[in-house]
Amino acid sequence: GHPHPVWRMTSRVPALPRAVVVHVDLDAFYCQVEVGRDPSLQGQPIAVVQYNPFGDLRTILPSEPRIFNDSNGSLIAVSYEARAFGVKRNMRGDEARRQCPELQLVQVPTANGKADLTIYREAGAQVIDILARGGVCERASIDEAYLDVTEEALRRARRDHGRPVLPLNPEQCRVYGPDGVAGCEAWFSTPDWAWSDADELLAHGAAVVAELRHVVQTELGYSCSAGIAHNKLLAKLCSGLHKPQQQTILPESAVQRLLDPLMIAKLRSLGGKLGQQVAQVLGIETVGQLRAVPETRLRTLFGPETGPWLHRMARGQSSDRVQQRTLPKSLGCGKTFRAQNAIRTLQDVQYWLQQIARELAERIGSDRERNQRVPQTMGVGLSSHGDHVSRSCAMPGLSVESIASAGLALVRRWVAERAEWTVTDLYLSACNFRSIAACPSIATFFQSAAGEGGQGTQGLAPPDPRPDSP
DNA sequence: ATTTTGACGCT
DNA sequence: AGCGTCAA
Repeated sequence: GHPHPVWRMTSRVPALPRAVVVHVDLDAFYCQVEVGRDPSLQGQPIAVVQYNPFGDLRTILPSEPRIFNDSNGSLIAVSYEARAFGVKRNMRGDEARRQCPELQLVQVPTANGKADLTIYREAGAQVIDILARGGVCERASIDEAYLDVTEEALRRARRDHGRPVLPLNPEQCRVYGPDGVAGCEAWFSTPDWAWSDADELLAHGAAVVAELRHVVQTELGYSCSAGIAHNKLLAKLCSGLHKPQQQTILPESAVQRLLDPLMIAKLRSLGGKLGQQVAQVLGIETVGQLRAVPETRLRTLFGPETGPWLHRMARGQSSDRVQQRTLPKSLGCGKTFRAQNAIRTLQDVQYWLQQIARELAERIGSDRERNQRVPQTMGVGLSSHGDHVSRSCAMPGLSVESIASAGLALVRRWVAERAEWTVTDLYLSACNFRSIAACPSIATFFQSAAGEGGQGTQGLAPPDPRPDSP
């Protein structure tokens, strides 16, 4: 665990040095993955569609031609070239083609009668492996991660007793400065005496991020955007300020100016019902207006946890730590059966559970080899008449058959409780992982424990080779 | 015909 | 354990 400095327990608590927290977001990631697999798509307006023109039944391998320009499926990723034509995520193929006749539509691979996102997951894992070289790394989704690069930033601040140096690719680096957003050159030419400790740390962190993004670009060919700030809330907010292929620094002095005009729903976790409720109950729209509401009133209206939490959010404060976790906590796969295709018989449930279990078993198997872990719990989920239901059980084994039959048993349990049912979503998942890493010798254990001075001090050197396949 | 994932909080 | 919310 984390060594707790004794002074944390005393009454005199020095201010912790501000952290440098980064949110990295790949640009139109699925599109970039497809361009990497078919370089002839480079520079063209493209989109990735998730609808199989053959009714999702025929397998479409990653390696076979997957451009179906007559597809009317839903767009799940749109390249920046296509966005320039007004093509948007969630558009249908026909509407997108009206906006951009040259649009190239790439179909997601399919297997077992369903979409198979494996190529994107594996590409995302490659990116995470590079980002984790820079510090504490938390996988936030298939194409996003949080980093805590405080340690490396501190090391550089000590090393260059001098001052932050202009990052790599300064034209891809912005700063939210006193006059709004600007390029980073002026900010980095701040005179030595004028840097605050906090800004200096952000500047060194920004150099780390610029280097990491450069490595991702040269080793994998993917561009990404990033936000650099003092916590996850703000880093996430400013990673999206300038896309694609740009990183944005948010100094503390600019936090209020960024937040005040912002719509409440733009803050992470306030994009849904709670955010709506907050805006409606208070009769406000912006974060600045929220900041003006007394904490006592927020506490009265939204409770002893949520009230103070909103009060802090409105000030750009968040204590949510960056977790050290590069792997997902659960593996799941499922399929939607819309109106006409809804499942009405146990026979069909059994068939589709087998299909889905094939993919899940495959993914559990490769995860076990790569990450030396196995799930201890599985679950089945389904939707019926708009209601979502889930049941779970101990992992019965890792084979397709054991997963499928355990899933069927869980569904039978649910079916037995009702006279009529219709399944419109079917989902299998595995979670609660246990490590199966070979137990290291005592000598090896002490050796590696001694090397762990702290998190995020590895610099940008490649990590030790993975304990890969045997 | 907005799918297919994932994380997390509440109870 | 199961449900609901939020997000990309």
